Amino acid sequence: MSDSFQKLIDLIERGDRLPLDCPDWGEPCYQRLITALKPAAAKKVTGLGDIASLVRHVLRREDELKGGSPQTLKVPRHSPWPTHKEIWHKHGFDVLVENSTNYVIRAHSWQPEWLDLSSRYPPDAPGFKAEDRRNCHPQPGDPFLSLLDRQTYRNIGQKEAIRAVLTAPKNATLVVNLPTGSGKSLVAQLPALLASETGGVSIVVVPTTALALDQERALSQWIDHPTAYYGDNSLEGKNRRKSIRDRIFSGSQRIVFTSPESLLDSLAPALYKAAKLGLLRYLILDEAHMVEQWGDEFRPAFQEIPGLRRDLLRICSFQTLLLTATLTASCLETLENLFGNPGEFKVISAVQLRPEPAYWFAWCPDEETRTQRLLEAIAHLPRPLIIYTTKVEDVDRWAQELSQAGFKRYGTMTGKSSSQQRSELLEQWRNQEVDLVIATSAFGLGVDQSDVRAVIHVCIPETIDRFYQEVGRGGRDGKAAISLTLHTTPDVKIAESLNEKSYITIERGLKRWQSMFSQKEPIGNGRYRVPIDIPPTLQEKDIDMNSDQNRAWNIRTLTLMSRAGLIEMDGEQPPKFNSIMSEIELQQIWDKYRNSRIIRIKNEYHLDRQTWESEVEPVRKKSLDWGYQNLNLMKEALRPKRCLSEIFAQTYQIPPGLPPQSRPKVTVSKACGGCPHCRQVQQKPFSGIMPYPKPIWTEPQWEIGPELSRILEREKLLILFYDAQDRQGWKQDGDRVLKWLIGQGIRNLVIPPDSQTYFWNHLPPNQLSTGFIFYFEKYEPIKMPHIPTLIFHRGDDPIPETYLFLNHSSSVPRILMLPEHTPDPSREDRKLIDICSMRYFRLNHFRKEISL
DNA sequence: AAAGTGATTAAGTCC
Repeated sequence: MSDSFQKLIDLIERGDRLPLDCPDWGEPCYQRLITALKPAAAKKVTGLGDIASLVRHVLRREDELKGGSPQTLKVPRHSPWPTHKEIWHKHGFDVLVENSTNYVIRAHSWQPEWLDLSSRYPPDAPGFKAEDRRNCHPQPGDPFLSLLDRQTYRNIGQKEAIRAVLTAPKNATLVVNLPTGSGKSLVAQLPALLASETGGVSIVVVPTTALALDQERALSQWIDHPTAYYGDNSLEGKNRRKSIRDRIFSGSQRIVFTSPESLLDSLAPALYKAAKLGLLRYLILDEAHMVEQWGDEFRPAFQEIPGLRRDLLRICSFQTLLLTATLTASCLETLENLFGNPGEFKVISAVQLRPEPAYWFAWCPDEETRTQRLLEAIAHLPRPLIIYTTKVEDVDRWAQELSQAGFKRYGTMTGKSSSQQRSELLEQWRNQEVDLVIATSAFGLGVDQSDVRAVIHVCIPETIDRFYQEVGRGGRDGKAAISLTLHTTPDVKIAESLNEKSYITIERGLKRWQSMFSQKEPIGNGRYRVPIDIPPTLQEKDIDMNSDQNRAWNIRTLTLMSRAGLIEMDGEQPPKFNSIMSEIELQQIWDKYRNSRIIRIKNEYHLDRQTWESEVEPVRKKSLDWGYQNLNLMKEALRPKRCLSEIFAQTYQIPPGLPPQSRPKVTVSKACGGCPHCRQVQQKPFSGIMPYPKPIWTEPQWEIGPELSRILEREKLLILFYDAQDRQGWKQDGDRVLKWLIGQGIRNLVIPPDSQTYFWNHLPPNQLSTGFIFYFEKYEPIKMPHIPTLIFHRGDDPIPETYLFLNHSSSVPRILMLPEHTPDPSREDRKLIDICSMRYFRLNHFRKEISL
């Protein structure tokens, strides 16, 4: 590293032309500086501020790594370098020597007097040093990972999550709550691929088309048909959608990524056909917290998925997976209400707070001060850096400020940006042509630049959740980062008004419900079809209401009622069409389908005002309170009297489920990379490396076939002795017995690693669709999952004595396969088979016993 | 006072 540093500064000091081909020096900041100095090669122009900041990054990083006296550097005084030494001063450099052609400069740490205790803890130091703060131990993999060319799991959370998915009961809903960067997409992809080896489809609902395209790209290596289903209205788009729909019910579409809107509209007919053919495998919601976050008022389709799911489950069994990295108690409650039945509802979580960011907050008396401080911070902090604001117009304002101050290597993103602008920005961001991004919360989903070193808020986010998520865009590589918030008093008002949910009152809600219910059509089994495109009253203002908005309010009314237990959202099959219908008829039939919802009444007093007061109002109030709390925690964070990790833990900790459900609580492993409170009490910001949190998951479901149950009787351990010398005999009996055992419910194989391939190759691939097999578990009785297990021992090592106590230590059947010559562990001179008091068979006898 | 998506339809079962 120092070598390449030397090489870089030699190049600069000699004033050489920088090489066109940048060698890979292992340091992203070198690369950035070089690209910035050759603006012709990049699409972005470079400002003097950019250059000074990047030089600062290079020198400060070296200083922090060396920890000794600061590095000096001789830089040219001519273009593209800064000609005035004030620029260097502004960026935290001392100019030690100046002559007609050069400056000799040295960077000092940043210690603004407007950040408390910054002289003791220079805020820029950890980001430049970028020390490792996260600890992800790869875990030994299961053989089916080879389906996606992998050998290991990225961490224990990913491994446990995939296993939990594969052992979860039919029709269950599993919430997978893993920290960012744990590799959640594999948790969706792998089970989906395993389950479609012999046909069948999994649906992955993503919030944006950009994400669908990302996922399609990630899987394109393994799946040779299109997988992103989205509403691009070109002819090509239409054809692609049609071909996906066709493949879905012919069984050859393995996985499809789509938006909730498409799922409910054009994809629904294909899904019903697939369901009738038993082809649905998984329904997966990626970024499942969006169901609450956006589904509540912004995109109601998110909350209509459960109705569709409920109806599809009547036709075909499949599992539902809800993947998220930011699960709050309120969010889980919503999900449980929506997906909690039918089928079991389980949660696997391994949550830890991010140890990477150090938090700094500064209240600014006025906008001018804030501008000054922002520019000062940008001049001193490491790259890449993100600036978040709340309002779209502020993004443009800050962009101008930056530009005037000599920073040109920035990009912007808001909800107003076109998709072309977005992808252009993302490309420049990835290619290090842009060091700074100024954005609203539109910048986030699907952006996973991993080495972001600083996140600055020039606003007050309206929830602590938003704040934490946006800060979390920094340090995804597990290395230290800085979060700086520059807030003013007017920001509070903005946050408050954004936070205020436009929640329907019970007066309006009841009116809407009465109006919808008055036009109900019973469709049997206590279910009704109600129209959602009718106004609540015949008053003029209601009739004139924009119809999309009106529909959205009606849906919100139904959602609220469902949460209060008055009704249950359901679904129905899309209408069938036939060829004699006219275009107009088709349209009318489809419109009616899309403008109705199916509900089932759960509380017969659903039309009474009193019921609304006692059942709906508390739910409504709880939801509003939750919003206030979420904002109050944000306000508290601005001037914290306790460690910030406490505040975040309060946001993400989830109490256990109430008695009827046995859902365990979600605990949050705390970590603090430095915050005002910790600095105040001189708590070392962060030291050491966080262990990955222990995943929590509820017991897997297993079932043993009747024949194996018969043989086991009440025993939990069965020993099968095989002749290790007799290869032929193994070929005759071993494979078959193994397959039979898997057919009888054995789901975990403990096998020496070097026999893996043999076993993997000898198992019928279609076993995978009926059940699931783990391999090569290390034998650790406590950690071993509670599922029926086969332990194969080769006999070249002594048998761990613990094997023989399995009978007493487990409620789960275990089969132990041992060589016939295995000695009695307590007396070497005799064979175990001769004194075995446990239930045992020789392999060939066993085969006869089960009449194979 | 922020955030995003979206056009539907068929018929069919073996040595």
